[in-house]
Amino acid sequence: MKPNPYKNQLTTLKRKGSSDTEARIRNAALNLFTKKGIKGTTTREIATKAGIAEGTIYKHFKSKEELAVKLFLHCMDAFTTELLESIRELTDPRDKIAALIKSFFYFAKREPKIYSYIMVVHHTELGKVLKQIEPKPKDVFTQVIREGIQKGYFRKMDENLAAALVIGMMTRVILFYERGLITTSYTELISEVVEAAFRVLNETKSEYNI
Amino acid sequence: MKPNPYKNQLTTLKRKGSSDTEARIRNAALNLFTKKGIKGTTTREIATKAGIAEGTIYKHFKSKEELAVKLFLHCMDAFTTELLESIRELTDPRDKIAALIKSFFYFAKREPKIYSYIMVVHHTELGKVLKQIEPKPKDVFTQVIREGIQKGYFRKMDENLAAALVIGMMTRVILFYERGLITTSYTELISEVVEAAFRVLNETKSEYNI
Amino acid sequence: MKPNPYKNQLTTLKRKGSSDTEARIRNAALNLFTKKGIKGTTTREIATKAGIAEGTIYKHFKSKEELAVKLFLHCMDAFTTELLESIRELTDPRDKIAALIKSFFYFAKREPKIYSYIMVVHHTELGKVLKQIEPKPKDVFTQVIREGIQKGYFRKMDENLAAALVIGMMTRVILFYERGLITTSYTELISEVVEAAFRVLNETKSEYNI
Amino acid sequence: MKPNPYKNQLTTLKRKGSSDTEARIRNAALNLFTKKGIKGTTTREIATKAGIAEGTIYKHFKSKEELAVKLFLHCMDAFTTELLESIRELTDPRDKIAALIKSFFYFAKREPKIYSYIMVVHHTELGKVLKQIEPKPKDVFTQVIREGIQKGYFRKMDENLAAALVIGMMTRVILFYERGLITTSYTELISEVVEAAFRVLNETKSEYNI
DNA sequence: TATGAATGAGCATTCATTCAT
DNA sequence: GATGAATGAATGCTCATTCAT
Repeated sequence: MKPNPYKNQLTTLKRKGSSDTEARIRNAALNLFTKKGIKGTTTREIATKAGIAEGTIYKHFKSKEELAVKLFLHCMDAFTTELLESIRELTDPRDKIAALIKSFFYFAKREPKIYSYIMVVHHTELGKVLKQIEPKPKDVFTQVIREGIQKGYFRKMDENLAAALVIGMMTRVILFYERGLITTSYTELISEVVEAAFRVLNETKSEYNI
Repeated sequence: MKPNPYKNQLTTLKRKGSSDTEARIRNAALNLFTKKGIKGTTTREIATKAGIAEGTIYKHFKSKEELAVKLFLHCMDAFTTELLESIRELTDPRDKIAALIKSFFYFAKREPKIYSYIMVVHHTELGKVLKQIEPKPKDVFTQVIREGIQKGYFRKMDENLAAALVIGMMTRVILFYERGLITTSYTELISEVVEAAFRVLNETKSEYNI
Repeated sequence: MKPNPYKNQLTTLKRKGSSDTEARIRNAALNLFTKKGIKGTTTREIATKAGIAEGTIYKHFKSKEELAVKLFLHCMDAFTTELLESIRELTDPRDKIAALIKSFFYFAKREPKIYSYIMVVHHTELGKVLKQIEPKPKDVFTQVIREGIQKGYFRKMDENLAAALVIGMMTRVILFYERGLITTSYTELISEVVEAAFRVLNETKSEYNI
Repeated sequence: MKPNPYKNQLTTLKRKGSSDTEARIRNAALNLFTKKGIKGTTTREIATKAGIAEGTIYKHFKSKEELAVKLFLHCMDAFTTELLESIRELTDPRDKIAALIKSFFYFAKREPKIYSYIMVVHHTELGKVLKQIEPKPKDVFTQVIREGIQKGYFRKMDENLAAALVIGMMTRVILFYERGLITTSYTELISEVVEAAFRVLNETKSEYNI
């Protein structure tokens, strides 16, 4: 077994008690799945990239699909946890929304593979496991928006619709940024999206200063 | 060969001069690709669904990939054309934006498979052909937004960023709607998104009445 | 595809309407299954021996197991049919028993692979399909023995037990013969087993002359 | 390591000096081999059933095949020994035959796994080791029959043929009995087979009373 | 002696593609 | 153009075996 090149990279994916090998498999899979899709990635490739034997994958995961699913749950959990963490000490829903957006962008920047994998799975038949996950990032946004509406900070509207609007803006902006369609700096981008979010949510435009 | 069940359904996909068989293949492929992904669909399934022999596919397309690509180009073309058509007789950029959004939603509703296929391909390695397409839906939005900024109707901002915001809102709302996460009526949804778009684009909130 | 070396050998296994290829697969499988067992035979070996590509097997059989099962049903059918044929024009149960024994031995000699495959499957988990087959060789013997008892030619005893005794003698003698443990001529062997069978079945020893 | 569930069951398989672990492996293997065949049983299953680690098997046996072979030799030895023991104090070949048949049936009843494993191996490529074993059950029968012929108790015939006839009857009757095709009591069955054997062997029918 | 993670050759099966008819 | 049997490389997965602890 070659030295693990991921050893210091992605501790997020390494559960306590799980072996080094399992983390290597996860990371290799994550890299390949985001690059070539789940169906487009072979177990052989995963093993090679992880520096292990093909059979070893099956000592840790029942099947390629289980690997993909567990990886997805892991990624979702990491993402959701980070979002929740970002608003833990905040009370004002407006502060929370701003924090969530920043956190969302930061996560996409810091863990591009994880973020990317989550986006990819959404458009896959694996997407069905989504329904079993609770809470998901979407729920965090929905909850905060509902709270903001109740407290009178945001205008009255369907909170799921509102969440869709905000999440849509973020994901699309990040996608455009990644594809080089937007040259604005990442920091500036975040400000713009926060501004846009408040324009969409507030009773009147931008009454809340970021 | 069984009677073509798509004969009267999807003329959008039937080019002049192309045979009935080719249209059957396209439609079968479209249905399966959106349901199971491109990699997840076998040529055998396509042939069965199209009511033809497996080998016949290769009389019309060089490979499964070519089929997927041509189908994608077709879908993109149909989408872009419809968007362009919706603003052909309009002059005010604000009218155009409103029309584009409506058109976007209507297309997604009327041609869910085509719309869905376009969304799916984005998150696929096939997504690379995107760059060769000109113009794409995104370009239509960008162009109109640029025009609106130049004419002073929209606030100054990067037009690609603005397009990302608007497109993101639309696609995410449609996704939520399709997954049953939003129960608002489709018509109401369109109004909401138009309203949100103007909130994001206008100098001040909703000064433009839909 | 190489010329089929079995073309003129085993028409028993070639069903009308089934392709030459299918017969080649059947024959290759039969040879290998009897030699190395079902589990011990790989699809690659079957394909090689049949002079076809590995994938071709799956155009004719859903799986290796289906191949093994269908082959077994075929073999059983051929065997049973031949036994039934041998007594078609006979009426005296004693003649029938003698004819069945001869036919049993002749079949084992003329179609050693088929005979062998049937014997092998009996001691396999595939043996469960045995119960679904009707009638099997055993049933032919049981039926004739029952008839002989009813008509007073054979002594009163459980007909299944009697069939077990007769069949056991035949199969074991053939096994010993094949392994070179018995040097007696095949013809002589048949006489001996017929004699033995009547000793077992008759009221008194050998009252019936063969 | 879990408590050995076989500890008090099958001392036959536990050689002096061999560890408890080895006995556990033997017994687990015996159970699985008879149920699923040798090829059909994995070392992992054996280890699990034996309550040990997979690697431990290789501390006691060089390979799965060696395990199967040694197990077979063991089983054959146990069987042959028991047969020989049953005739140790007898002198009349007719008594010996009767005793052997009873012993054969009793063994099959008392040690069904061992008996079954011996039968299974016969139809396996492992069957080649049979030739190296001396003496085997068959030899015991052959020897006694030869003796009986020489002493004038049995009619003149090839002693191997005669052994095949007797052994065939026994094995087939046991097989039918195990599969529920014969409902006669086991004791009655033995009597019947002894009777049949003497009919086959004696100069004239049943002159020897059991 | 016992462990169990790791191995990697080998397996049954799939599937995009070809081609003689 | 259309067929569909045949192809064979590639895939996900298995499993007997090894070895550091």
